[in-house]
Order: sequence, then structure tokens, then C-alpha cells
Amino acid sequence: MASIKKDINWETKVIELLKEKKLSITVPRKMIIRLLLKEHGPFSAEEIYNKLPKNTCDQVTVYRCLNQFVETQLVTPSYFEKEMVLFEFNDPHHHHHHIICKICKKIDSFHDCILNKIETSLAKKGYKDIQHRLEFIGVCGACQNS
Amino acid sequence: MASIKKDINWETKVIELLKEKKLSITVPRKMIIRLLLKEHGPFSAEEIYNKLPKNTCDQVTVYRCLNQFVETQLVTPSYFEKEMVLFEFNDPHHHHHHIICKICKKIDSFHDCILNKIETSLAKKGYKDIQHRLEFIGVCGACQNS
DNA sequence: ACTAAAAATGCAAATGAGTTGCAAATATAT
DNA sequence: ATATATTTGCAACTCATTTGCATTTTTAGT
Repeated sequence: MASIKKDINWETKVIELLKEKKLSITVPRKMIIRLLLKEHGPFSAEEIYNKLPKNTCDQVTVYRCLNQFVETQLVTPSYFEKEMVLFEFNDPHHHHHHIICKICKKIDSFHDCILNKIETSLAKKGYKDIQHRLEFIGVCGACQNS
Repeated sequence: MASIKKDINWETKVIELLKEKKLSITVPRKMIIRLLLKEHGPFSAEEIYNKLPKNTCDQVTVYRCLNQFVETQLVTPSYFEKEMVLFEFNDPHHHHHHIICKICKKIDSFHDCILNKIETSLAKKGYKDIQHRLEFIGVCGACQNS
């Protein structure tokens, strides 16, 4: 009973999100968004595909959906390394960043957002040899009228 | 005369850098480092290959060299998008970050390094709809003794 | 609801940046 | 100068992601 109710709530929430972004409501889209809401990644496209119930959809569909979600900013991609794009639900109320271990590749996240504060907080967590990558993405003056 | 002298200086500087990183001195390595010192990227592996004088080396060698340079931190990679890794000489005295235009993909760089300051400075430069990606890379506690 | 038009999906095939194996060439150390 | 180790070129390969097209599902209009 409780779980049915809970699923109905997920369904409603997910449909709302898709409508907000003007994306049509399809089974694969709903399943992927629900997964990303329930489990907090970041996950690769392949991990997402594997986490979906068998026969939910083709792997190609996962790629297509994720691309659309990124375009509509429903989902945020992180580019840690070559061939390592990880996706996460984009919740503006839980803005955060990640740290990846160079060796074991485990990813941890933190909610600080000023660089020096961050480095201190990461050092306290036991990380050594910390580097960072900071990239901004925007629309330049020249492209604003096109 | 002046240009020969200048080239000799480049040669010396480049050899010094390679030795510092304990990399053997080869023609392709020297050429790639010299290019990255002379022109400030960031450049893709392909761009680098094309900028090298014809027949300097194979494209595979460019990939191999760049990977070694990244490993030894002689060069810094930026991951703006999937399949878009850009390389730059890593000069600790000119620490900076980039902004890419979502539309035209032109890359600009800036030297501020506190997030709010940065966003203000980018807005002054005329960018709109600014997002950022900040990732940290380090060695976690568990991996420090392995 | 019913139907036509639009959009999304599955499958198979293609793409393409980056990697790998191996023999030949080059660099390093003694 | 010679032996050993490293790097390079070439060709073939890999593998995540994309694309084309026929089929299915969704949406919007009546």
C-alpha cells in the first residue's frame, strides 16, 4: 500500500518534471528520471542502462534521453576524464561538486562552493595531491542574437 | 640570427622541461612542447597534430606524448564536452580557467579564481546563461598507501 | 475517445577519437 | 661504441556514442 502510494508520487513528480521541460511523457524517460531522483549518482550512461529493469528500453534510448535531459538542464553531466561522462539529476537546491580519486576513481561529493574553503575541507577528508578543473559554459556576446 | 638564437633558447627550455619530468628527449616531444609553449591553446590532439610541421610524427605519437605530458603534469587537459579534450601547457604561474560559448564553442580564458568574482567578471565580458563545472582530482585516504 | 500528425523507439550499421601490438628506429647508459 | 631500453610508425582494432530508417507510441485536434 505504502509503496504503491510512493510510486504514484514518483510518477506524478516525474511527469511534472518532463512537462516542465516540454518533453513528451514516455516510459524510458520516466524510468530514467525516476532512477536519477531515487539514487544519487553520478552515473555513466551504461550504469543507468544496467540499473533500469530489464527490457525497459534499448541502450540507444538511454543515450538519447540523457542527451535531451542535459539539453533541457534536467540532468547535469560531469566530465572527469576522457570517455567518462557521468550524469546526475540537476537539483538547484543541492548544488555541489565532486572529487574523484586518481587511483580508485571513487567519486565523493561536497557542498562547499568557495575554492579555498573547498580545498581545506577536502584536505580534512584525507585527500592528497588535489587538483581541480573549473570550466564555465555560457553564451558569448556574439551568439546572443542568433 | 636573432631567430636562430631564439630557437636555440626554445630548444634549451624544452629539453630542460623534458629532463625535469624524466622523459627522454625525442623530436616529437620537443616539437609538441615547443608548440604549446609558443601558442597558448587550449588545443585538441588533432589541432596539435595539424599545427606541427608536416611529417614531424604520426598522429598516434601525438596522442602518446600528450598522455605522458598529462601524467607528468607538464600539460593540463580540459574536458569541456564529450569528445572534446583540450590541452595546454601547465604553467603554475599563469593559473587560469576557461569559458566556452555553448553555441560557437569559442574558448576564452580568465585569471580570476574565486567563483563569485569570476561570474561577475564573465558577466562584464558579455556572457549570459553562465554555468560552471568544477571537479577536483586527488588521491583519497585509502589509496595513499598503495 | 478517435484519428491524423509528430515524436520517440529499437535494431542494425556506422562513426571516429583514441588505443594497442609489433617490428624498426632512436635514445640512453656504460 | 655497443648494448639495453625506450619510442615511433603503421595497420588494425576498440568501444562508447551516433545515425538511418521502419515501427510504435505520444500528442493535439475534432
